[in-house]
Amino acid sequence: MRIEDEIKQPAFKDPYQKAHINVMFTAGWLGQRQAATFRSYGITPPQFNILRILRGQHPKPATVNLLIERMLDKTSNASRIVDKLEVKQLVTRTTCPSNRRAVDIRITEAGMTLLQQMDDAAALQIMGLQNLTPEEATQLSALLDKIRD
Amino acid sequence: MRIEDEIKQPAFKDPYQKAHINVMFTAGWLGQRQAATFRSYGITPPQFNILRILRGQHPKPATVNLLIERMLDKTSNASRIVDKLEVKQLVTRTTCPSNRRAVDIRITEAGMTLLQQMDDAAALQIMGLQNLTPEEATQLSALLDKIRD
DNA sequence: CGACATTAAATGTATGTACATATATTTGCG
DNA sequence: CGCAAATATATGTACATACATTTAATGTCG
Repeated sequence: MRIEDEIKQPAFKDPYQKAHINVMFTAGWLGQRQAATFRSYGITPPQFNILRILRGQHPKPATVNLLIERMLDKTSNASRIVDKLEVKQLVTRTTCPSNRRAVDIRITEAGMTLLQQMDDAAALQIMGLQNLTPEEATQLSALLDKIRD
Repeated sequence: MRIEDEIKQPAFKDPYQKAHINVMFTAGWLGQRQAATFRSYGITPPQFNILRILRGQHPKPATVNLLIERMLDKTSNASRIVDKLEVKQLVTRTTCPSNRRAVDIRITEAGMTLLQQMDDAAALQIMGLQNLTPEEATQLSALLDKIRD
């Protein structure tokens, strides 16, 4: 749907303002669909994000610092998201033996199993972009990369 | 910068997954810059968004419903964002005379003055997209609209 | 060696997001 | 008319975001 209709704004100052609002709005739109898909599994998108990073490291542990480095939102609070995952027994936290300031975080078997179940759902929800051709998806990424140059 | 480098992920499953992550990441990137720009004025991006809608209505009032309809994030809590603006005396709230369920929300003189000061800053921060040509910005909007078809 | 800066993580506080529920008013219909 | 459904907003709760501050461990340099 045209962004003008989505937020009932008849016109924008210029194509830059329109694209800016469109990026923000579309991210929210995709994020809501993602959250809805994940809800039935009892976890939130940032929790999923961290579990996926931990699976990528498995069986090596990750520190909080490594998580922050790879998260989509670098300023968010990895500690407290790990708290939630720990309560659900999807990850473990142990003091790193070689550096007692750091904490080794590992995904549990339960966490691996949950992720595996969610892979299909995640694949489905990626289909939020199914209206694009593969070429268009590539072109979209190129434009977004260019914004952040 | 390439999204692969931003989140230190060497590759993506397909162009769809890459574009999906890129939209979310870029929105966060833009949002953080916007928040930083607005911080010195003492308001947050959603508060700015609501003030702008109220200026568009001025001197007519807006109801909470109208605000929700035009906000970028429709499920967010307009009531409580208006609370914050009311404390700062940037908006007023009065019971709507013709429908005592509804609330007339108006931007104050102080609110108008603040917005005017911020217009320049907002224009500058739109420049987050200055790396794109106007044609590319238009193309980006078209791709994003297509996602949400 | 010991004071001091640096680093890793956790915690505090304010705000926003998401959804369910509550309260008040208005509308509609038997 | 009177009462139930619908509407407009507000409130409650859980979680996430953003940033500053705190705590503990490590590194550095005189």
